[in-house]
Amino acid sequence: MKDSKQILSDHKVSITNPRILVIEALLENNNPLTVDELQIKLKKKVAKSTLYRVLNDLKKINILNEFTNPENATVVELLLEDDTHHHHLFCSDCGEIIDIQMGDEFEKTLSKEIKRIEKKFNFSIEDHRLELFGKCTDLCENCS
Amino acid sequence: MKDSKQILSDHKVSITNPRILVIEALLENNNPLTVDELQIKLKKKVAKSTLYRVLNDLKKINILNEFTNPENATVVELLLEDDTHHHHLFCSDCGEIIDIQMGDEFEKTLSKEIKRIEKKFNFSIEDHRLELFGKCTDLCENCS
DNA sequence: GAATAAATGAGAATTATTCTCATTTTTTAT
DNA sequence: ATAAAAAATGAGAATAATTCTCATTTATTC
Repeated sequence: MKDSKQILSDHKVSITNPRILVIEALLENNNPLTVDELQIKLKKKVAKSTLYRVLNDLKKINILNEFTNPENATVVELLLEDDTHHHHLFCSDCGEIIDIQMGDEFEKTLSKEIKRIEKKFNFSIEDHRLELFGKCTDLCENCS
Repeated sequence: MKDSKQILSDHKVSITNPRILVIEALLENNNPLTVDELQIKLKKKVAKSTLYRVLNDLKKINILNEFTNPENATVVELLLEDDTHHHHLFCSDCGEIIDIQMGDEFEKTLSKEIKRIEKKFNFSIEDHRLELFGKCTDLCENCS
């Protein structure tokens, strides 16, 4: 597992316990977590106000990706240099969020379309996000 | 423009002034609105609690699409039967949100990928969402 | 290791959303 | 068209998520 202290020092920010704990909690999970889930994992170890502040700190140094799940709850995941471009799959039964990678053909077709959209709307497009919604048909840990 | 009363009666819900006003405000704009923007448009005409309640009512009859902008503010748009499948383009300068349609080739390639993902993760995927982020290079009404 | 700068914890403040309930509006049945 | 019943509304209270404040603690610098 990556070293949380190294990550912080690489980004030239102070190495503090709350920051280490938050990063480690996020590294432990391979998939994104809601702020709630993160809060529970860190229960009693990091104050609520500190958790939010640390999340904002990580956003500032661009190693945190923040988005919302279909219920509009905030979800976060670490995004480190060597992480590859990916998208998200949401289960409406258990709430699980899974990182997915789309094939090259898809990303290539998307790039073409993005160029067309840029011209059409006179936009400069910098980023994109694809979300897939469904139900996991396995009996996952959370599904009853 | 579509008739808000007709829309309500088609969905077998009471025809009330607040509902008419909310639907008309959404119909007036071709693009999605944040709840804030909607509140301002309806200022003094619909109580805040009623606005939220009406939005939930419209969600229940499946004619309202709700999502969040990059700042995690709630955004809504009417989704009527004859509206076509589309995605969203966000401007980080002025906050504008634009409905976009992707070409057939893109949606076809995406369908193929979705089938692959369904098998790989044993999921049944019911819906998807694509969001593009960038800056409008035109001088739009909102951009300075 | 001392001085300085930065971060933390606890709770108050703020914001977005939902809830409560007395009143008003809409629908239903005549 | 009207009365009774059902549903929706408005105002503000309640709740939940997030940010802010500030005295104390922890990290960094020299």
